[in-house]
Amino acid sequence: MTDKKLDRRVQRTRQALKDALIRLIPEQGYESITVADITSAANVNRATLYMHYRDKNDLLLRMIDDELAAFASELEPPDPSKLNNAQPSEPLVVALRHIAGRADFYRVMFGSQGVAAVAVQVRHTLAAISTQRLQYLMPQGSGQSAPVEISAHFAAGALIGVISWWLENDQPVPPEHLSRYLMGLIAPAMYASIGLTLPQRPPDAPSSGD
Amino acid sequence: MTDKKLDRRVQRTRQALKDALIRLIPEQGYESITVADITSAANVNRATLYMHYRDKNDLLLRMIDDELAAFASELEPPDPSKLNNAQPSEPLVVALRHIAGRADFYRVMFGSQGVAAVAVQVRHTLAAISTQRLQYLMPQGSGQSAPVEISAHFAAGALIGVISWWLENDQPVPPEHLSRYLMGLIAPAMYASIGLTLPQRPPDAPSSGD
Amino acid sequence: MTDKKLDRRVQRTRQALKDALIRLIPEQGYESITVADITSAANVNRATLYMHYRDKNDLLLRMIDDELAAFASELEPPDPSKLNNAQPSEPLVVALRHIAGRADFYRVMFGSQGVAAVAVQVRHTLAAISTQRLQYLMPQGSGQSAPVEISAHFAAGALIGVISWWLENDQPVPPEHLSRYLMGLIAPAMYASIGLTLPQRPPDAPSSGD
Amino acid sequence: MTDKKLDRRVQRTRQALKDALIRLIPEQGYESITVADITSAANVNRATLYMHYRDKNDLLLRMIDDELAAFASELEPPDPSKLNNAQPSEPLVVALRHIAGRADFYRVMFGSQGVAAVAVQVRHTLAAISTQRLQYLMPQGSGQSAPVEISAHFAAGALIGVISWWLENDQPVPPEHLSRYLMGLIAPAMYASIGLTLPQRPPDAPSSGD
DNA sequence: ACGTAAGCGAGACGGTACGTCGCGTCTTACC
DNA sequence: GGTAAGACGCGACGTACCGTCTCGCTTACGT
Repeated sequence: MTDKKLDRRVQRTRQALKDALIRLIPEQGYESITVADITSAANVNRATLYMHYRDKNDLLLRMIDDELAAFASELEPPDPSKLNNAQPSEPLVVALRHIAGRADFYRVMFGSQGVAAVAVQVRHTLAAISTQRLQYLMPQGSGQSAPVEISAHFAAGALIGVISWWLENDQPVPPEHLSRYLMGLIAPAMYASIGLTLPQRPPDAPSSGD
Repeated sequence: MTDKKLDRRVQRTRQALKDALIRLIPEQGYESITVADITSAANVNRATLYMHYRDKNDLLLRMIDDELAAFASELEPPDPSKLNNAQPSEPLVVALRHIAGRADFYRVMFGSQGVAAVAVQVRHTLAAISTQRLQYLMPQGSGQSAPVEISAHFAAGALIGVISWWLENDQPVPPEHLSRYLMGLIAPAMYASIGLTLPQRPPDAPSSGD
Repeated sequence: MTDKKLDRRVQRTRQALKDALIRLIPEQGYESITVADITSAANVNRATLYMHYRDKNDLLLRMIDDELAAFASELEPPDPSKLNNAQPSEPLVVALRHIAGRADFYRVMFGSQGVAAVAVQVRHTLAAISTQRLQYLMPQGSGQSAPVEISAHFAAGALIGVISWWLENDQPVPPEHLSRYLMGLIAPAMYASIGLTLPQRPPDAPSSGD
Repeated sequence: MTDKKLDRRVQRTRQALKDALIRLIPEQGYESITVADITSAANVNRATLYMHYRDKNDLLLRMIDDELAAFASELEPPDPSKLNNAQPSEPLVVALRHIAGRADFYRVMFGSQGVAAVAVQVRHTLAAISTQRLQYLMPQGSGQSAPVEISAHFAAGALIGVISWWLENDQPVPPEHLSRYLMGLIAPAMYASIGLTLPQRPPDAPSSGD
C-alpha cells in the first residue's frame, strides 16, 4: 500500500534497511546503533539511507507506524458481548502473538534502552482504539469526554505495563493466558468506567480541607 | 543527605547543574540538550560536569532517583480500609500534586522527547509499591485470577498512562478529581485480581450528568 | 572540424555544454561549478556530459585547446622588420582584441579562481611561439646572453603578467595601446637576448600626451 | 612574530600541519590531497585542522603568505646603481636559492597541478615590489601611473615565467647564472620603462585603419 | 590566619558520528 | 542510439559533541 508503484530497487533498499534495524536493535540497543551500522548491515551505502529517511529515527518511527497500522486494521469492530463476558479478545491474542514473535525487538523498545517516542505512540494508538470501543459500548445519551479519555489511557497504559513486564521476564506465560489475565483486569475497570463514571460510592464525605 | 560534608563549592556546582538541567528540559527536550548547554546554563565549565557525573545521563538518573526515593518515603504503609472503600488514596493525591508542581518537567520526561529509562524506572518503582500493597491485602490462600506481578504492572502502567494523558493535556482536572477517577478504575481491577468481586451492577441510578 | 560528421543531436549537446561552461565561469568561478550546474544550464541530463567528456576538466581543457589552436593559426610567420621597428605587432593586437571580447571568461581563468593548468598551457604555447620567432631572428653563431628558452619563457610570462593585470583592472587601455607598451618592453629584452643593443636614449622627444 | 604568545601545543600542531602539507604536495599534487591525508601525515586528528584553518586552502594560502612576507622582508631597499649596471641582484639570488631548496614544492605549485591563487598572489607581490622599486628609480617629475604598473606586472610575470621553466626543467642552471640571465633581460626592459614610457621610436607612421 | 590542596575556568585535542555534496556508474523507460 | 530520470556506491567534506588532558588561577579547609 505504501510502496505501491515504486522502483523495485527502492523497495529492496527500504526493506533491507528496516530488516537491518530490527536485527540490530536486540543486539546493541537503539541509541548506540549508528547509521553506518544500519547501512553496512543492510549492505547499502550510508548516503542511501538519507535518500529514503531523514535519519535513523525517521526510519524507526516509520517502521512503528507500519506496525501500528497493521495492528489497528487487524482489529474487528468491537463486540460488546465479548468484553462483557470477559472472554479472551481474539485481537489481543493475535497482537500478543505478534509481539512474542519479535520479542527481542519489543523488549528493547519498551525497556530502558528503548525510545520514548515509540512507547508514547503505541500508547496513543491503543488509547485511540480504546476510546473508540468505549464510545461504541457506552450508553448513547452520556457525552462526558474526560472520563472516557481517562479510561482509554488507563487501559492503554495498563496494557503497555503488562506487556513490558511480560517481555522483560521472557514471556513466562503464553499469550492466551496473558490475554485472559488481562481481560480479567481490564474488563471490571472498563465496566465500571462505562456503567458509572464516578467511583461506585460517590464521596458523600467531601474531602475536608482541599 | 547525599551532599553532607562536601566542599561548599562542590555543593553549589552540583546544585547549579541539576537546576540547569531541569530548567532546560522543558525548553528543548532531553536528547537535544548537550553537556555544553547544561554547563553554560549552570555557569560552570564543561569539564566540571565530568568531575561530578559520568555524563549527562548520569546526572539525570541521579536526579530521578532522588525524586523516586522521596515519593516512596511519602507513601504510608497501605491501609486496606481505604482501598476497600475506594476513597481517594491520600498518597496518590500528594504525588499528583507534586507532579503538577513540576508539570513542565514531567510532561517532557513522559512525552515523545522523554527518556525511556525514566519511564521504565518509574514503572518499576510503582509496580514494586503495588506488589507490596497487594500482598498486604491479599487473602492468605487466595485463588487470585492473575499473578500479583501482572496486577502490579497493570496498575503501574495504568497510572503512568493516565498521568501522561493528564500532563499532555495540561492537567484538565485537579489532582483530587483525577485521583478519584483513578481509584474508581483501579479498585475494581485490583479487587478482581485478589479474587474478590465488587457488585457488578450499580444500584440502578443511571450515570446522571457526569 | 572536430565535430564534422557527427549526429546533429551530439553537436547540439556538446555546444550547449561548452556554452554553459563559458557562461557559468564568470558567474561563479571554475572550481565551484559542478557538473550538475553545467548540465542544468545546458538543459541536458547530468549523465549526458559523461557521454562526451571524461569530466568537467576534460570539457574545459578541450575548449582551451581549441582557443589556443585558433590563436596559433592566426599568427603569421614572424617578420623581423616589425620587431625591429617596434611597431605594434599585428597578431598581438588581434589576440588582445579576442581576449577583450571574452574578458569575463579570461579574467576568471587567469585570476585566483582560475585553473593553473590553463595558465601553464597558455604560457607554454606562448613560449613555443616565442622560441620559434627568436630562432628565426637570431644571428647564426650568435653569442646570445641567455638561452633561447629562458628568453622565450621570459616573454611568455611577461605577456601573461601584463594581460592578467589588464583584465583584472577592466582593460584600462585599449588593445592597441597595450600592444605598443608591451612591445616597448619586450623588444629591448629580446634584443639584449639575441646579442644586439638598442639605442639607449630616445632621440629627445619627451613622451607627449600618452 | 605571528605566533608569539600562543600555546605551545598550538604552535606544534600548526607547524606539523604546514610541514605535512609541504611534504605531501610533491608526492601527489595539491588537489588530490584530502584533509585526512594532511592530518594523518601530521599525526593530528582531522577535526583539529579546522580549529586553526578554515580548510586546506586556507592552510596553503597562509603558508604562502608567510613565505612571501619573508621574501619581501629579505629584500633590501633597491639601489639604482645595481639595477643600472645589470649586476646580479643579491635578493634575487637569495630567492632563487630558497626556491631551489623547496624545488619539489614550487614545481608543483607553479605547474599544471598547482593552485591559480598562489601564482596570482606571488605575481601581485612581485609586482608590488617592482612598482616600489621603479618608483624609487623613476625621474621625480613623471607621474604616469599606468605604464609603471604595466612594467611592474611585466617584470613579475616574466620572473614567474622563467622560474616556472627553471623548475619544470629541474634547474638546469645554478641560481647565480639564472639570476644573471634574468637581470640581463629585465634591466633593458625596465630601463626602457623608466627612461621612456613609449617605445623608443614613436610611431610616426600611424597604424592605418585602426 | 594562612598555606596548601582542591575545585575550577579556559581551551586544545583525539575521537566518533553526523548529514550533505558531488562524482561517476548504472538501470529503466521513452522517442 | 541518444537521452531523461534518478537510484546508487563511494569518498570527502565541515560540523557537532563527546570525554580527556594540561595549565594556571582562586578559594575554602584544616592546622
